[in-house]
Amino acid sequence: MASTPKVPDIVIGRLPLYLRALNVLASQGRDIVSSQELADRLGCSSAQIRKDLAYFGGFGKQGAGYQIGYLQEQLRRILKVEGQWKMALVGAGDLGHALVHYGEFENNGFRIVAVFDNDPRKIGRRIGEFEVLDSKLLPHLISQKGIRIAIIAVPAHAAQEVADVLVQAGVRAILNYAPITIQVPPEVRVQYIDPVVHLQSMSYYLEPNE
Amino acid sequence: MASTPKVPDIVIGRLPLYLRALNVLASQGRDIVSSQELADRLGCSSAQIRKDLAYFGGFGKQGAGYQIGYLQEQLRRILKVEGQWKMALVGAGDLGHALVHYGEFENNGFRIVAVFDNDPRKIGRRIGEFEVLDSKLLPHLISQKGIRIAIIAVPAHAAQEVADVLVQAGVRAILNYAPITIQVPPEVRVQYIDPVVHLQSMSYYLEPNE
DNA sequence: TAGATTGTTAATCGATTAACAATC
DNA sequence: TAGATTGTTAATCGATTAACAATC
Repeated sequence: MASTPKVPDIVIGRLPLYLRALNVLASQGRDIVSSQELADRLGCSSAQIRKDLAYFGGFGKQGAGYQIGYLQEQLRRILKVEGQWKMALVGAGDLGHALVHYGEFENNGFRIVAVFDNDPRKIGRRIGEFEVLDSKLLPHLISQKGIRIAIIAVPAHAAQEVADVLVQAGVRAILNYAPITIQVPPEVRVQYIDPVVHLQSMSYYLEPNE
Repeated sequence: MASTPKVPDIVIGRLPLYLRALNVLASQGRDIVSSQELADRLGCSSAQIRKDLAYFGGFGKQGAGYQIGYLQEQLRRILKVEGQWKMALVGAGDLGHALVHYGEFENNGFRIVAVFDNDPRKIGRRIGEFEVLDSKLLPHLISQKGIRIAIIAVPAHAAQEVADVLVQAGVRAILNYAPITIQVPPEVRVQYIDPVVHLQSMSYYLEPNE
């Protein structure tokens, strides 16, 4: 409560990248890292890393660098991923399957706890450890389980309606895989994953083939 | 060649979002849109949209707005997605499956044309219309087919090695789903998709549960 | 101590916004 | 014409970088 007056969104967005790089270093058995080495790996400047971290306190030692384990702990605390956030997954298609089986959520603060779809052919089928539930159950289950995060993996035309129901049920953070901008109230965070958007922002730089 | 001296990366990164919004409007049968309406849908300012587009010319009509079909064409031309870029997919796991079946590539300038894996249990199996090929064939096929874009969908520990081979074979744009920053020469573009990074930059803003 | 690297300030750089003349 | 919205400039805002004193 003491410090942390108002950290820019763009800084928050980089902390997970720092944490990810630290995880890699830790898995290699490394103990200490300098802002310069971290910067080289991430392709940013060392000053940026030091300044970003300084919003939250002094985590390093002059002349030495940062204790990797300690900085991991601190970043996990700051990002609130020491525990596991329960997530609802909406959409049981190919992408939904891949997300249920995705192994990176577990050790990084998140866990899918329910899977929904509105397609009668999918409802009742199993995906991994889950039975696909009817979307109609969504509002009840989300509020009952106190779920605050949801992943939207439905077609574009259904995404806004799903988002509305999620928000109404109490969800406050949405990871949206549908290729469409959704409208939500200001207290709800949305992040987008759209491979086409990423690809198109690279094709600009490519020379036409042949 | 005449104009377009040096457009900031951040502007290029927004053009696909504009195009995506226009596609939605077009599918609703709309003909004309103002920068203000587009801005409302995207959650940005109208001035930003007008200024971004102005890097490439004047596409609108004062007093009227933008002809949607025309602006779509222009953005597709600018982003070089009028045709279809051939892509190699490396990694035939759950994510690879989802990507092969992903329907949004086709109409937006991209097409997977080959799928690779180095796991003997996966090589030779079919995914959709593709037979999974041995990664050893990667360099040969990429240069033979003139592939410039690749998607990395392998575990983190294998991503850097795959990237090295891809770059060596002539790939100039990489969409990386592995949760790790990869090192590539400056002439190669990389975009990252890591759901954990997106989720962690939202959990920061959530109040601890209960 | 000498060497190295942090934390932090000030300067630079770049992006966004406000505003309005141009003009459809 | 009157009304509306673009294209564009200038002003504001914010983020990044450079640099160095503090200090481990």
